[in-house]
Amino acid sequence: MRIIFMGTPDFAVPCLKALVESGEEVAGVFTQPDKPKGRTMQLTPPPVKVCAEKYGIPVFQPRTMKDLKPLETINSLNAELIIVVAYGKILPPEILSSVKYGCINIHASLLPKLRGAAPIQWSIINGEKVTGVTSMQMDAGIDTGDMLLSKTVEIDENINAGELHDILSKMGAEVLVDTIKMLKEGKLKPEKQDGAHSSYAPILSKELSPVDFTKSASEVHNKIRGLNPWPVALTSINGKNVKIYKSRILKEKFTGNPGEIVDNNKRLAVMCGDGAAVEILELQQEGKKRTDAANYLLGHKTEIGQKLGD
RNA sequence: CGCGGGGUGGAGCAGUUCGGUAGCUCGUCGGGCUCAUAACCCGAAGGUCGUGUGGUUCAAAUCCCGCCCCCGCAA
Repeated sequence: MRIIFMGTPDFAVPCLKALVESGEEVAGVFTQPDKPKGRTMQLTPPPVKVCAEKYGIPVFQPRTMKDLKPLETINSLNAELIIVVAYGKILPPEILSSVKYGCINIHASLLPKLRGAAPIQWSIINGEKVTGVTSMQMDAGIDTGDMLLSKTVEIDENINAGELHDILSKMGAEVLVDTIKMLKEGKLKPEKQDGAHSSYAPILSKELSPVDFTKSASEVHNKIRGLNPWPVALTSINGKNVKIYKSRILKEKFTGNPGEIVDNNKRLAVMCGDGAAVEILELQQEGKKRTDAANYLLGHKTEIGQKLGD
């Protein structure tokens, strides 16, 4: 089948690969324009572009989909289906209906839960036990289209967003291949989403980073792993900003107020709001390298009862 | 020229303001204690203090200049 692929970040790459390697004809790839990245602000192509070029597929990077140009490009590519995976732009109705089979989207949640830009991270932050990947027939709303296929996975209590991302990314490719197969066989049974059970997973920002230790230990822990690898949970020790990369919930009992250090003997434990403590396993002080807590404690003086985040 | 922190024995840090015998917590090695130990005690090794055969000085980890590398913020 002749297909146009739209996607941008790492998450979409396995899907593009799967399309090519399952023998579909990818006529063109739409992806976001190159953007400056990192400390040096170097112009970097999105991962999907890099992958597409490796296969020799024509790449298009329109700044907007709202004018006529992208539609003309799509028409000229003469495709039957558009696959959209984490493209990062809203498609106008003219594009949604521009090809025979319309647009099919791969979304990293079990719809109608967690519609939006950051479903993986929010599934962890919200403390969900399961999540998955869903394919759907796109309509004008954000992730509101009829569901086609889905696949489920359990969320380990210590997995972080980056790790879950990799799992769902591969799973997305599987769901995509299956969906296309069933489309060809005419076996797809679109299912309406139950809007009453929907939730929204907005794009993350650094404003989410500060950790609130008055929340429960599991909320704190979920936030820490949900925000890793970006934007990373943040607190402060001795007036220095400290990122928290990894943590775990301790079952032992400690006494102390929320935010206070309750153990600094070879490990760093902090009291949370529900009387349980969280151990900080991996952290990074501003200007310093990322390190494990035991190492950090060797060179930084801390005291039991000292408060974090002030 | 976006702002800022940092490069000190194997690890994480102090010392740099007010130049003058390199320190702390760990690790390593040896010994001791102990039923035993990642616990405790005693002892030891290990550093041209990122780099420039740079400048100032009687004397530089410390002050000045160049270069390399790491990191935080912003974007």
